[in-house]
Amino acid sequence: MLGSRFRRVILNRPNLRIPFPRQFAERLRGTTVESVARRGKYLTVTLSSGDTLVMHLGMSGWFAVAATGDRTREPDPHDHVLFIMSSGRTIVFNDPRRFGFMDLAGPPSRPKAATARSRRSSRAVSRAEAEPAVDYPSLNALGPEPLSREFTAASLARACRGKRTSLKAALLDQRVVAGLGNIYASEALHDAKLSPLRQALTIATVGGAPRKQAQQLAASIKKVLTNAIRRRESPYGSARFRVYEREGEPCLRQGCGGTIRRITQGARSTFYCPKCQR
DNA sequence: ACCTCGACCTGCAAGC
DNA sequence: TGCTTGCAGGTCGAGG
Repeated sequence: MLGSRFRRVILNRPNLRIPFPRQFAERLRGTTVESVARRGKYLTVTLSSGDTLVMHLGMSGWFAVAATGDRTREPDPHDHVLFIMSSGRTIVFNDPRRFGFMDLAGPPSRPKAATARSRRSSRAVSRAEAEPAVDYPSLNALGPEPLSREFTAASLARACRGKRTSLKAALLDQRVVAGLGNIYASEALHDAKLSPLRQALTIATVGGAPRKQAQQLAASIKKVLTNAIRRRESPYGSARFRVYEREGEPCLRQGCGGTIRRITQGARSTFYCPKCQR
């Protein structure tokens, strides 16, 4: 998509999880893609018009890329959106459970003046791509990227300060850390030997340095995500996890001998080992 | 302001 | 065999 134009946009239905914005196809058509990025679980595509296409895969959404007119790919009833690009390729958004969405954000009303703070942090990530300016509430609320230098034991501890919810619920809160979902929240807590039932504030900073639990948890989040990306893990493939979906099976931690339990927290299932996770 | 919970959606598995 | 029911996931808004 990068550098090419939307020649045609086909919507096979009026909505995904939410309705498409007004004039969605019309606003995309003819614009050139200037950048493609990810923030948390959101995908952002900045356009020459100043608009930003904001997309989310939900849980079952994915993209297929094919040469335009290629008949090799069988049309599927869950092909909801087609982007026909000037590059000669068609990008198909397929989402059986329709939990994904697409939306458009206009350009920021006022161009963001670089504050002292943002100048400092942008230097800290100078090797990363500059984040495209977009004003979109769900994006504005996101916490730090877990694999960035902004996400540290200190930032995690700060985000947990005063939080009376469970540690598991805190990890799913995208304001604490962006992009962690239900599976890897369980996995990270197991790796860090921390109980999902513990109150989030118990790992927070009180006065000085972050507690060792925050240090461990931040490291485990980075480790678990880095491994998942490297191994291209997905719950739809053959991936097996250390605790997720392993209720009743033995804990895989060396010498632990505990049994994985499944509990419900905030209407979502959590898997953990009651023996080694404290 | 914080927190919990249900709605959204559909494929699949379990139970009758 | 064929039906119903429940569950999974991420986000958001209603209500406590």
